[in-house]
Amino acid sequence: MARRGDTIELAVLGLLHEGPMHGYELRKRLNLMLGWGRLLSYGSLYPALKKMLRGSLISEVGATAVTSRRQRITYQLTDAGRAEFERLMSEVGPAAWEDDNFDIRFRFFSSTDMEIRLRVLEGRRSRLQERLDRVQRELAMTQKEVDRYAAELQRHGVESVEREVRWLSELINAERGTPTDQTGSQTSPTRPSAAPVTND
Amino acid sequence: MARRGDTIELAVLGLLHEGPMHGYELRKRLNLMLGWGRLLSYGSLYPALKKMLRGSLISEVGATAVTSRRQRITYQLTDAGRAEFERLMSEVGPAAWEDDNFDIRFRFFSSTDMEIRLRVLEGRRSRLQERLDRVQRELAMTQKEVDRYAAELQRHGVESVEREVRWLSELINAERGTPTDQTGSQTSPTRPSAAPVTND
DNA sequence: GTTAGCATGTAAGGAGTTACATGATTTT
DNA sequence: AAAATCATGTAACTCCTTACATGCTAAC
Repeated sequence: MARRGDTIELAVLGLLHEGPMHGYELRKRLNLMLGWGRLLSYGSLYPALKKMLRGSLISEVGATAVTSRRQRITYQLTDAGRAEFERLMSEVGPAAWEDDNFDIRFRFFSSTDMEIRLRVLEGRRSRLQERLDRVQRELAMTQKEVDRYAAELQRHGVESVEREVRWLSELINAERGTPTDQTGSQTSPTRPSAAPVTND
Repeated sequence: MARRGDTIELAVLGLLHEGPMHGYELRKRLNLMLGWGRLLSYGSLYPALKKMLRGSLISEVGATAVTSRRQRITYQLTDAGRAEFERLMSEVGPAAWEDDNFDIRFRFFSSTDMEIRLRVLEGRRSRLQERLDRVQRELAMTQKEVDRYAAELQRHGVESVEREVRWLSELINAERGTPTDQTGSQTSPTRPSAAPVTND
């Protein structure tokens, strides 16, 4: 289910797409970006960079501006790397909306068309909805004596996913230019959150 | 230490603590339980069960009641397994409140004392608060031209974590028997949160 | 009688972590 | 001068996934 590999690769491609950077800096940005959990270790970043170098997706920047005296290797995208980034960002399918990958795609949404963005957003939303349905269905069968904490965990989990579905709906509406709210999820009449996020 | 392996082990121990079960059933329950992401594969469950068998934490149940004609292996906890489960559940420390492990501990909270529960709940809360602070701090430094989608992702992430902090605060208050009351959730700028929580 | 779901496993391999190593530069 | 943090890497290992392989039983 869902290649989780290449998570780092896409993220690196995306960050370098915004400008050259060296490994250490890359790691910091990566951790801030997908750091809502564990930190990325050097043990995975540097080998990944080497692999991308070998694959000619990135190249070392010749020390043009000597802004720092520190021995560090600055990387930049090659044409092949830029092409690969664009290819990956145009992908529409499970790979784009599975848990790990979705956040990264989203982070670089500015680099895609609205059409792609909508497909990915909607894909993710139905994925979450399916998940909700599955749990509800299975819950109906398994039901009997439910542990108090188990029930609370379940409740909180469902609530979180429902929240994300609402968030996605707001983003979808924003992309479409429709005034927020629709899609059968209310709870709050006015929500300042979901941002304008109108297209470029 | 900070092993994040044994995630399956604790979950299996916990489920078998509630009653004997066979592998297939175990997998279904596990997926419902921590299935808010990817599904556990047979390729990890069965080897894990074998390992636990070798370690004498579990044993095969002799076919006493022939309720089903199906060839299936029902497992149950041994005394050592029960002891190990209790030991793990009594652990207070990072291992107990890291992302993956927390949910599982929580799911089996009924098997522990209130004292332990409070320590774990508070530990998790300060962990999340730290995370929030770190992001806020780093955000203050990195700030400049922020991509629209990057900003929205950031915002949503912060909001989700803040939500979980509030949830934890409510649970802590409930444990203490106090009527619900916020401890310091909301958009506090910098708050190391209570929770002394000493440990390795 | 054939499909769908139950039930158990193994082998190969990917992705990332931990722990180990090293050294430069900036701050206190 | 010491401590902190910047900066880059490697080797061993763990956990888990994918894909493969097998066979039973219930339902249609």
